[in-house]
Amino acid sequence: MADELLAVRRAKLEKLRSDGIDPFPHAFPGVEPVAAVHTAHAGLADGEETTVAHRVAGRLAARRGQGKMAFLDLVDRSGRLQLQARQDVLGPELHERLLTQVDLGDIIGIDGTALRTKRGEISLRVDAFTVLAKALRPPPSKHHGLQDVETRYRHRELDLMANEEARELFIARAKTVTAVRRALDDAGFIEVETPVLQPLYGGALARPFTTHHHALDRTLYLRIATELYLKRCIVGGLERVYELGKDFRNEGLSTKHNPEFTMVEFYEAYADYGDVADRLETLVRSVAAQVGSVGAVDFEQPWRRVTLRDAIRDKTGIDFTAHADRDSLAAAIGDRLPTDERTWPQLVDDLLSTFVEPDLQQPTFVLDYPVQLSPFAKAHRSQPGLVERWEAFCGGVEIANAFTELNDPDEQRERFEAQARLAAEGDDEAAPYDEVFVQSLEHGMPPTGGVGLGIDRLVMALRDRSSIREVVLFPAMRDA
RNA sequence: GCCCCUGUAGCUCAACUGGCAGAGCAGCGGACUCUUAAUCCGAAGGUUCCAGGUUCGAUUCCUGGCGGGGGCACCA
Repeated sequence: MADELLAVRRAKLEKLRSDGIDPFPHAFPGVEPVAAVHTAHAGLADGEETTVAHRVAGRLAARRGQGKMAFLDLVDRSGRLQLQARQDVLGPELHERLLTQVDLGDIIGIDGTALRTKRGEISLRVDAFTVLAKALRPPPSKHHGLQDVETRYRHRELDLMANEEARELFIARAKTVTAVRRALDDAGFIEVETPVLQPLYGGALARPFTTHHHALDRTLYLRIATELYLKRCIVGGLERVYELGKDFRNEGLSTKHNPEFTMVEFYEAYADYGDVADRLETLVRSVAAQVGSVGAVDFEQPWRRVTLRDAIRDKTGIDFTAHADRDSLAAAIGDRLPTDERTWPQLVDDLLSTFVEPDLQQPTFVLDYPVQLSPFAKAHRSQPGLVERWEAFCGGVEIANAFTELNDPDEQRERFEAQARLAAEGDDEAAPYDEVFVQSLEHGMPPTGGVGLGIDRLVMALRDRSSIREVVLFPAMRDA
């Protein structure tokens, strides 16, 4: 069956060749987007014809009529345009070729003349056509689109081809990236590029991907964050830097996690975590305004700010600062959560993710976290045991994380040593000791606020998608 | 790692309690000079994900495997 469909298309390919036509020519210069044809002739009356010539190109998406006049739909990146093929214009041979040798899914170029049909649709009368690429496989269903989720993820080109909303989503994603860059550029940040292949990974708590450099004969890690290199740029005096790119974490897949994902981190000298909260709020509001937001999340309203302590206390009645040791906190939690073999900071995190996070639908900053899970954040100026850190949530998902950055090299050393103890106990997400980074702090890093914003999750919020796989062009999959 | 759901024609989907595996679109042959999910006529198109099992008989029930979706666990 499939073989028959392919054989029919191959036979047409050979027929084109035997007629002296190259089914894969090298270029087709002078093409206009089809949207330009629509706008140029918006004022035409029904049935009115012009002598205005246009050259367009795209994929043949539909065909109606097989007789001496047929209508075809051409789709390009700007939209859809109806073509009117007339035997009295093309002549019998070319008309026949357009209707029989050219298949749905083929890429074709059209030289035509604008008109509005009697039924009122802006169209292009076909004066000449050029096969630009013969499609040897059939396109997805023209009016059901492509529904199969697995095929949409494994063969995104078919999703893009068949589903308008898929194209819209990835265009919106591109606009999001552009808007983020513009907002940071306009605020005086410079974009830098730091190593993806790192001798030592750091800046987050996660398992890395490991690889090997043959010439240097050494292990390298794909970065889990850009944080430490960006802080070294701050030490060097660049003062406002950002990097937007992929991070890699060797952990489980979920609707919120892809092993490679896009993050923008920005660092601002002489700012603290309150300043960068304002900056993120302004930045995301600006991005949402430029890209548009279709979901229930309202980025316009001032974002709510609540301390982690109050957020958990409001939902559970538990004040974790009043239960400063593991057993006391576990007793307060009782049977609401499993507490065996959970450490104190893990229990705090469990309370957040179970009782608080799902309700954080509108944009919210949750402030002031326990020090144990934040080895790069500066101690809180007034709350012992806490650090100046916030996470931003919307749609029940964390989208950003920020600190007043730790710039005391001696304390940073102690934090690394604490992480090393965790690693010795078997924690494979503990941060490795990075002496080069500590020494850079010993040269003096100004007080600095830093933010990491997940681009994938921001796009999920802007386009109301519940799975990260919907907003990543080619998500990680098992072998088929 | 665990739990639930799921896999049928190129695409979108049917098939009741186990009883000959079907439709629309696409494709193929034919008609058609204003269609737009074009219409009409005709003929085709299947390893029902894979391997076993139960049964006279399995798309259907059972076991295992593979893929996918969701959830739990894990998670800057």
